[in-house]
Amino acid sequence: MAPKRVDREARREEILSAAVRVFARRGFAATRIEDVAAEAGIAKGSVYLSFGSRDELLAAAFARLAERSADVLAHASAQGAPAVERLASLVRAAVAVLADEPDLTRVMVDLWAAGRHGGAAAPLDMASVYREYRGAVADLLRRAADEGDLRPGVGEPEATVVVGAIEGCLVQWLMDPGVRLDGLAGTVVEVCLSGLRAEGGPTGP
Amino acid sequence: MAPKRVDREARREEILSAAVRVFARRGFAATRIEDVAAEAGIAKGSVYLSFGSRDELLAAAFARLAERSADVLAHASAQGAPAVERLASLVRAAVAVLADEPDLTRVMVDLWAAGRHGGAAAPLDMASVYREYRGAVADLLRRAADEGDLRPGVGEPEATVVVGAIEGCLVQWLMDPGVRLDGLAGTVVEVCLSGLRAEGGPTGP
DNA sequence: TTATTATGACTGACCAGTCAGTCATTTAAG
DNA sequence: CTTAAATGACTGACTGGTCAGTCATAATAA
Repeated sequence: MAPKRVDREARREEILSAAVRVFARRGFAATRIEDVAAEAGIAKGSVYLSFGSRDELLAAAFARLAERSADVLAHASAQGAPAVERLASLVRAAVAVLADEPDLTRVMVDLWAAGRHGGAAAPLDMASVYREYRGAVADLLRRAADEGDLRPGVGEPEATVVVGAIEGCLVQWLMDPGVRLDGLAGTVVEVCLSGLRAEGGPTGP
Repeated sequence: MAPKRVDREARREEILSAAVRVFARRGFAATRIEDVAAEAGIAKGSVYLSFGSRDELLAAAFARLAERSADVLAHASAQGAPAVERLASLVRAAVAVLADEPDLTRVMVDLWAAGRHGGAAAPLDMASVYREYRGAVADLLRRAADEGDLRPGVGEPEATVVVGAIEGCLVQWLMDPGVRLDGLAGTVVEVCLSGLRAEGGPTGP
């Protein structure tokens, strides 16, 4: 009845995206393995051919997030443009990732929960992801200050606020989908970067 | 064996704060009614004398949060000072609440999860809490613009970013307690408000 | 080409552990 | 003694994970 298997890796991918879809809908806590199996159109037992446990499914979702995040960061460290501009596109890229993968984004809240207390397994190392983000942003802020585009003295705290502005908009979108996430990227750039402009510099875009 | 208890309301409060403490430690999903009872120093069954269900405990935690939130908002609408200043103290007060009740703050992530999909019960109306916050901030932004302290045209999107900056810093603190939450209030004010200063106005403190 | 065997992806009934919620009984205040 | 709070053993439902068996396909033999 069931056609013989597909590529092992492809099947893993199918199950993972089914899982992400269901997690986004029902939340991780309320999602049974059977729900994931149903979404993927396979039997419950088959899920265990690709994933060792329910928690491993969430860990895989985290891995996917970390991957996207690494892409954004890697792209941002490409040289060439002034640091302020690279910073602006980093922010826009980060928001674009969220907007492009709404389901994965909706799972974020479960990822945060697992980051704080790791279910049965070891907690996800969410802290590192944010530390890297902050590090990259802080680095660009400092460079931009060196280049005279931002005021001197900017550093970690300002980076935390910039990263925070993105995550915080995400939270509000999660609670109220009426919030337009994509359009907010520009506002974040505008508010945060013009707030850090070098003294006497332009205050508007 | 057990001293007879009279004050129903005080007992409810004891249980709730015990619950918040355990939720903060283990997370809501991993917390059993028995854990809450143990933390409160009573028997499992006694919890049900004050709360109808496990979900009601989380709902009560949400109510407490909403209460704190309402306090902050109420205090912010007190007249007298220029809108920019009231805005700054609103931000500081919001952060202060988070810093003053770390356990309740740590439960936030479970509250967000319950806000999106309501477990067994109806989802918590988290959206309204944020809408009110945004509304209050947007209002103060507009007033401040009218008073000439901020540039004209500020509104909802900017309010979302300001509220987001706070929530986002909170997220980072949750994932990495090394982030100093209290000190960040000032940075949020500084970055966001100076970013919205009227053209030609001062850019630094 | 056709028959036979080997493979392993797939299935779903099953089990064992967990836990929310109940309630008969106990304790003690008034 | 009466009444209400407090208890914790108990129940019933639920679900993560297992595994013996199925069967489509691939491999090999004839």
